[in-house]
Amino acid sequence: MKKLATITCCAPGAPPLKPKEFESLSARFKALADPTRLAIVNRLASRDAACVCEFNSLGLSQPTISHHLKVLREAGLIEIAYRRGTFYFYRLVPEAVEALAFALGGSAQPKLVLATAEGTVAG
Amino acid sequence: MKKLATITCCAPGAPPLKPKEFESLSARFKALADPTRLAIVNRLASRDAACVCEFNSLGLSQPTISHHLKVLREAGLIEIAYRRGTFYFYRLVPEAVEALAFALGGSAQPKLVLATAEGTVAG
DNA sequence: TCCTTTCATCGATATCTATCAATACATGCT
DNA sequence: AGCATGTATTGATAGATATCGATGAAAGGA
Repeated sequence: MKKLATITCCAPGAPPLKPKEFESLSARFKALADPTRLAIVNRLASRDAACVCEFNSLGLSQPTISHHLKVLREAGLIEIAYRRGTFYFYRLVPEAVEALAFALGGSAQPKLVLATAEGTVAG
Repeated sequence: MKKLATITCCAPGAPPLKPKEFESLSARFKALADPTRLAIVNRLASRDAACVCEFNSLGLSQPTISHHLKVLREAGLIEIAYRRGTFYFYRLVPEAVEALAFALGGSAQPKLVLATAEGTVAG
């Protein structure tokens, strides 16, 4: 299991961080600093997994969507869940989102663990 | 007093948002998508208020610091606390940080958090 | 084998952004 | 008034990024 950095940064009382931590944190916030990528993440948040083809409805070209998926993937926020034929299905990486929430002072511990490993249907 | 949007966006189970909400949310994440600005916020997080002159130690020119302060100010994350002579003192806007943490699925509860955690430097 | 479909990558480009030097503004002091 | 200092604003520029069209890669079907 991959250990996600759990550093606080921006909430009152946060301890001073090092330059390298600002770099890595800002890189992950950068992934969320785009409306299209937020829309993708938001859509993945309400499903178990979503096909890339679903994002056509965002009104952007296919290469552009692919680019944004890559940015989110490299930030660790999403990942490829599985493939069915030529269809790619992406899913959210909840721990990565939690880590960012924590950096902003969100709840220190995952209080309602809404699922074990996989298969959270987010009712 | 502007009402801060308390919308969830990116955590599992988040409801679908509207285009305009992605715009405003991404704009605020954009303010945190820079290592220098994170360093500024981080420094303000451990103090009541900090003089602009303190940020000289970040190794950037004065106009550049001023620019980043403006970006953070326009994002509502910081504000001018007071002025003493020609010295400007900025402070964090905790509610704005909380709103972003909430958007990422952080605890919806208000801010008595940092009471239990000991070792908060803050002083 | 050839074609179709889905998605990723490449190349080009217009826009945005971080940065600095120069300048303007504001405040306090003499 | 005149000067010195701390910040903000302006203008310029190099680098980053969002976007698209064209192309490539992978999988399945005729």
